[in-house]
Amino acid sequence: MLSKKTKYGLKALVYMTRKEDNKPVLISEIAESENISKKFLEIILLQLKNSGFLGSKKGKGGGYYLLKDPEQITIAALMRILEGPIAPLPCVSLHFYEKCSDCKTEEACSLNRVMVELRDSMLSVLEKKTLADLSAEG
Amino acid sequence: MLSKKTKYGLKALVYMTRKEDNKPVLISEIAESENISKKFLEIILLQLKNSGFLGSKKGKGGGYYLLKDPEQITIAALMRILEGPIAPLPCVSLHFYEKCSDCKTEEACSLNRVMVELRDSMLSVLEKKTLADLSAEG
DNA sequence: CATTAATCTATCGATTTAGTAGATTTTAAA
DNA sequence: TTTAAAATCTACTAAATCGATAGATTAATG
Repeated sequence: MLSKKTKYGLKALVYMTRKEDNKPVLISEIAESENISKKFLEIILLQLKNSGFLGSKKGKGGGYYLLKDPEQITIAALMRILEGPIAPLPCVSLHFYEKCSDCKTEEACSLNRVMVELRDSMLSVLEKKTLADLSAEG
Repeated sequence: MLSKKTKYGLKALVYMTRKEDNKPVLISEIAESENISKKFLEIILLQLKNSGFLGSKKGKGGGYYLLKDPEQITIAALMRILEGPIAPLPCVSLHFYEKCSDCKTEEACSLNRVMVELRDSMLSVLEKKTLADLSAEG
């Protein structure tokens, strides 16, 4: 299950993408429209800014705006920022690899092969779909 | 990411499956062999028993044993017991469906369609693979 | 009856999650 | 140059979850 943080982050980005021009959007406007706690959304958008997806402007007329083309932003990339690893186990993660302490070797691990398969099937969707796909009318 | 509970549970079941006969296996034997905290494993196996996957026998010669054919036990079924929902959002879950409070309708939810696709791609692996697949030598 | 091994009860510390409160800084506009 | 708007920063908090531990109880075997 995705955390609310990820869910809210994705929804906020879709909201911003659907705005015709690329002018700064108010946190409070997104929060109200998408039923998200404003303070929680602050944290989320700040994180997306620090990861290079969003820019911001303070003061009157300020807000957050997309820095990249929505078609260039995959759901996978966003999930790695907001949710962390996509892989079901650390030992099959491409971006957050860690050895499992309870396994002698990865070849000997009974779960490894199936989890690689699961990871790849998830990535086949998440690396293909972009913010532009989410924002397209259904 | 799967919890350690799920990981340990799956590994324990693989261990039991690989035992030639279907005699009761000691918790402590599994715990030692798989590097799992014995007390934590107790909780996990008890849960698998209460869900109908395992039987148990107390006293000398006791332990846990499989109640079903490993080929009949899908990873998906085990994950639903140990981990909970497989779906990335409650509103796309087949077994644990819940309406999202922040969405007016599911059709209007920008995430719904992609998350259905993600769920189905995960299930295509998890419903196909069984305990027998995990237990087969690699 | 003694031993073995599952089962039950009761915690526990650490971390994560989701959210709140309030002060500060930056910027645009009056 | 002041004022108001809006992001940013600091600092909490309550609740849930995770992983693990300690010890008592019950059931089965020999």
